[in-house]
Amino acid sequence: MTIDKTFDPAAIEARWYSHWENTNGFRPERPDAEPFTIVIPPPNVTGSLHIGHALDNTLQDILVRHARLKGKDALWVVGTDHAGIATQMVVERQMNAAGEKRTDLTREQFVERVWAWKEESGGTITGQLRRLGASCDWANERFTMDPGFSRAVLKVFVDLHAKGLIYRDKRLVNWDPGLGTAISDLEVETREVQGKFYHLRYPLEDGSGFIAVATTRPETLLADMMVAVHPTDERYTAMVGKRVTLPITGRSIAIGTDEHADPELGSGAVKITPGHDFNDFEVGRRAGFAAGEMLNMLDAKARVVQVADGLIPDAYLGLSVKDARVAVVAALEEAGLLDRVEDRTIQTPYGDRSGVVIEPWLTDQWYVDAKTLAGPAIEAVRSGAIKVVPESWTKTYYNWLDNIQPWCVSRQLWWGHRIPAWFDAEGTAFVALDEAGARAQAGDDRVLTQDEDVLDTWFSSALWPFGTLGWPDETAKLAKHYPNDVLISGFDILFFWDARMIMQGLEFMGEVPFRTLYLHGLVRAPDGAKMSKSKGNTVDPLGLIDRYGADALRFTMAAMESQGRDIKLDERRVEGYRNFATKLWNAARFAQSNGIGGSTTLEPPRAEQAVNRWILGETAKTVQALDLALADLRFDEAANTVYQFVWATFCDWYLELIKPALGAEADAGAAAETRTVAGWVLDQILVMLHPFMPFITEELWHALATRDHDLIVAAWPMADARAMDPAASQEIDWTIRLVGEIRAARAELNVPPGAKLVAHVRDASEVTRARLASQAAVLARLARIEAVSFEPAVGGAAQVVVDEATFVLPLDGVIDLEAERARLAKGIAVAEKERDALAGRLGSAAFVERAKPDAVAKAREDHALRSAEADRLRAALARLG
RNA sequence: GGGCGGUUAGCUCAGCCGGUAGAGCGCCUGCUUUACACGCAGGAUGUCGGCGGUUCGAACCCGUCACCGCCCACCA
Repeated sequence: MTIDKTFDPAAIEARWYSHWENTNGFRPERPDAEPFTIVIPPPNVTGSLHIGHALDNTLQDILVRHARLKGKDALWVVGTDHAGIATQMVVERQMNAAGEKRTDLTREQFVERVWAWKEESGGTITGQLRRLGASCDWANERFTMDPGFSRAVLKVFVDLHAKGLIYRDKRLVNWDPGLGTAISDLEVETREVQGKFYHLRYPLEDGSGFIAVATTRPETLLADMMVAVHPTDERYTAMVGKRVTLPITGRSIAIGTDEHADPELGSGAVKITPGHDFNDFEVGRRAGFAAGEMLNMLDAKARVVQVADGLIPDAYLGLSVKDARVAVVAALEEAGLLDRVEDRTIQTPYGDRSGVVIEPWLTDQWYVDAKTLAGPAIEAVRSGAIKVVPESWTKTYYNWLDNIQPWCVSRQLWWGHRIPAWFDAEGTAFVALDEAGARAQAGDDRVLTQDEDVLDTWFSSALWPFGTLGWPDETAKLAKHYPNDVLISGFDILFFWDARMIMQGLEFMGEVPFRTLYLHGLVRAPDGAKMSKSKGNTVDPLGLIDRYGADALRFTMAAMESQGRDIKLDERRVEGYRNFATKLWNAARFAQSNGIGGSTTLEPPRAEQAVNRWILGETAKTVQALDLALADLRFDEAANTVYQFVWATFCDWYLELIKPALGAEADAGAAAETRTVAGWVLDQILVMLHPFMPFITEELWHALATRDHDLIVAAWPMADARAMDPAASQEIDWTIRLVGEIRAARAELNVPPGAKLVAHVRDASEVTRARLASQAAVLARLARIEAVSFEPAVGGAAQVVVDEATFVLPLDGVIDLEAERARLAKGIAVAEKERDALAGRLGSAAFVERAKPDAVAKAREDHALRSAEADRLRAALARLG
């Protein structure tokens, strides 16, 4: 098949992807091979591919394809996450747009609606992953709410409950009034907002005056239950035990002591609202209030409701927090109880999904005893059972786990795993896999109703590394592929997901979920700003694929992924790697038009020609470097290594160096050898490049030869040190340097590009003479040296020095002698500067005595070389007169 | 208040175990050359954030300061 003149990525991508998928290319049968396993961070079913996915999945695909090429039983588990809140929001939003509300439906109807939506558009992101080239095991695609996975989720809940690691508790939670559900600490983001610091006066009941308190939330006084001062604060000693009459409600509350009150802050006295502030909750508990007694003045939508003692005036009922604040402040001011108001920036909690202010709210929820689960998770990283890359994240990991709080896992939503707990009329909970189990626990036929709540999405996704492999059944797949090898994720979900997988994996499998945790950064806009839809600075990966091809996008992601850094994505970079793909395409076209096809051997072919022996050695070096980089998860280094080899070594030099050998008048034996070697090297390039650029490489693999297998399952090249040939390397290295020197001289002296020159060589060793003979055709072609003479030259000439020899290129009449003098002077200056620097170092006794012997020897050697070079250049300059 | 990362060419970034500072893009000059102008050849460009220390030798190790970014944290 003749390779087209132009490379059109779109024309080949879809074709190869479906070919691979249809021929089981992603998961060939390799029952006896060493396993290699990665699980995808399951994208939300609601999602579409954004640039962060492109990065994350490109890195995973590189590792999986590399492992597959190395002959491993490579498994990339794929699936999607039901994403409770996000998905429910999407469907609700659609309903709202159609003039409907979720609450118009029964729970069952709504959930049915979500499933229908999932069937219809849940495939968007998986289709987009295919466009990226992700070689996932689609035949076993999972979903966090599919029956098997759900079974795992319920079992984990029930087992943790049986072990006392899940319990029900009434305490303050982060309540999202926008979504009407509790959320976990992690789902709260603190923002700084401009607010006010109100200084209030609470009248003492005995009429002896006031106590001043300061607050950013005056409206909560409607549910105040005490005023606290620090036990050692002498200003208030006399007041402790007195009571104050709260403004507005007239509630009588006590002045008590608590360590929480900071004498330095405000007046030193603080109002305590146990039902609406996390600190105050603790103070209230210490003061002897049971959770059930704490006054609650807000409903689920954060509107004021009557409290238990009924003391809130009707005028306040139904107000939003914001309106209540205005009303309370106005009432206080009118009563002369507002001392003063200061401007102040306040740390305010917002829901990360809803964007509304979070209220601490007193409810019954299910909690996971995260503290207990955290111990082994900390140990797993500390002991090295899990290697975190880059390592600097371990500190953040420890810090979070060391201070971990109980994890609230119940959500007041309809979409998700319904909590397997049944309550009787008294509120006693029976936790079991199903109602029958709960009933068995209850032991009689009393009425049981299942908990209305569902589980936090992250509770289920934490089970992904083993739940997707068949757990709780002890399947062969589970035994083979757990622990996974690597988990790749953005650092933004280190706590949400990675740490919880480690906790649950250790608890239920008794073994870490993965050996290596690789955390990558965020993809940012070219100016370093965070990409967001609201800023309108997002880059659509599919648009980039349309414009430059998936291969170019993937290569960009790999080349820019250096550990521990965010990526500033500039589209020009993608363009550059599209150019690289085109370069490869054209190299293959050149090969094809010169009778170079695919190779028939895995082993490097035997070669006599120096240029061929050299490129075989360079190939082996590249394989080594690439393997090393991939083993270290240095994606940038891996990408750059292949890039340099393909473009600079193979295209710029090797293909140019072999052109003479492929010509009509060339020796037939040498030509045949060169075709064989070139074909073999090109094959290795395609294999090495395949993890990064799967589409173009598969296309060229088949275009260059008839193959009995696809590239996706070809054999990774072996880094064979025997391929290294020092003599050949030196000869080609010499050739490259000589050509480079002559080209530079010609260009700087404005010698017409087509002009053919004779090289008069001085001081040439036997080796150089032999090389000049064997490389004559190359020099003629690449440096336009039509003949070599060992006679002295006459007239004006350009001169270049390579090793021991000086090459004099007569340019009588053409040359600008001044320009050549300047050029030589520059070369002399460079050589002498380095020579003198080395001489200085060698002249220091301290260096010679204390530096490593290797370093001293190297300095001596370099000094001799530089010194000789400077002398030769000076001699050349002298000859010019 | 803690913790982490960053500061290297005009831009974006590499630089491993301390031994003569690199790449891509951009810029300048030239070029129908057995593939490729999405290309070829050549070229210019650095107080490695500041200061101090360790060392024969520091972009790299240590200390410190400055600025930028991120994460965590209950100061009402």
